[in-house]
Amino acid sequence: MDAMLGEVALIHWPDEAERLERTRRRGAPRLLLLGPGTEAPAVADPLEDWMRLPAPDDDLRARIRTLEARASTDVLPRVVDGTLAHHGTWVPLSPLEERLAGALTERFGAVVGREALMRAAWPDAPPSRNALDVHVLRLRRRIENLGLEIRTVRSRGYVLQMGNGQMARSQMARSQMARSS
Amino acid sequence: MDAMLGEVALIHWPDEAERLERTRRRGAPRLLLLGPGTEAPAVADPLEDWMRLPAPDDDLRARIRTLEARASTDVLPRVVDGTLAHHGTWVPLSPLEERLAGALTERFGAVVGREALMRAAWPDAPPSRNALDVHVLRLRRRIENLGLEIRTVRSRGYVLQMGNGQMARSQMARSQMARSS
DNA sequence: CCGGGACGTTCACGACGACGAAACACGGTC
DNA sequence: GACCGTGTTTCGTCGTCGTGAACGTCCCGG
Repeated sequence: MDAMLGEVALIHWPDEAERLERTRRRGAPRLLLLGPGTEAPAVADPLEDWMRLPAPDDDLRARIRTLEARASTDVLPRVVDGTLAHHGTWVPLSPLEERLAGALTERFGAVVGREALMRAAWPDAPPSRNALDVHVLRLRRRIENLGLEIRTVRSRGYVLQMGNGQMARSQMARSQMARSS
Repeated sequence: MDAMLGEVALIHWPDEAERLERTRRRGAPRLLLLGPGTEAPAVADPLEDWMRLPAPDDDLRARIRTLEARASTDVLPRVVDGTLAHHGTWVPLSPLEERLAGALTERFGAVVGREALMRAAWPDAPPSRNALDVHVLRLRRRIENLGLEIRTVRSRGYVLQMGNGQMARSQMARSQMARSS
């Protein structure tokens, strides 16, 4: 299924509007193909591009290659079946860690408040304050082999992001968008 | 002067190769304009795009707007959720630093008066005069890793701007003259 | 030309709170 | 019984923020 994530979807616009929506939600790269007379869309997402038809084959391939390149350095970590998968490998998660990691991956690159993490980890009956710290610590140690890290924002929360040196530009843009929303 | 940072550079390719290099180094958004018969470049940077000439004016404008939108969430520093984000990375801020940085980023590149900063940092009950200086110092040290700097305008206030590593050439020359005199 | 004052920079310190980390205890499972 | 998942206690470390003081620099009046 990961093969699909890196594959560029070619979408006729505006005919396939619904398919575009689904592709966006999946976070997959996509190239919009515009018929003559169609207005060019303005979207900031680095994984989306457009091209007016007819166009030279080479140009089309160049845009597809660019989107593929962005997507390949830009795979988001995902929580699947008690595991955290990222960059072609994965680590097992305990049930509680799964809830924590889920809350963090949903807002990848953005600050997730302590209370939000508390609610995610313990929907009812939150334990002592320190329990969260301990589980964040254990989660940290698990995911560092995936090239991920959890950074602290003191008195606010935590941020899940790429480890040192492997941050992709498009991710930064997206996480900043997420943070502002 | 700093208005240039968010502005999309229009670069004829491959005629203006050198200018392209400079623009890339600055991290500024750029749109390559290809003459007919030129091969389309494949670059993953979300702040770079290309277009084959001749092209409809609307299409050109659409691509420029997209680059501007990406640049605005990427090139200008922003205070979000207890962090200062800039150029793809970020640093945590203490609550007080967040208020200071907020006042400075709102007027990025312009002088912000001491009183304005005082009011931003301490809405009620301003502490000793020196407190502001100390916090500006600490903020300076934090943001230098982001390629940002706070410059002093004596008896007026402070200016938040790009650091020396990523300035336009004209700006660098100017600040070096100021320092050596 | 010199002295003094205003202003800015930097360091060191103290108090407090948030966070990190180790160690331990307990229950459930294979 | 060994192991894992989870929560708690305890203690150390580090961030935060105000203050005082030393030092440097600029400018102004004598």
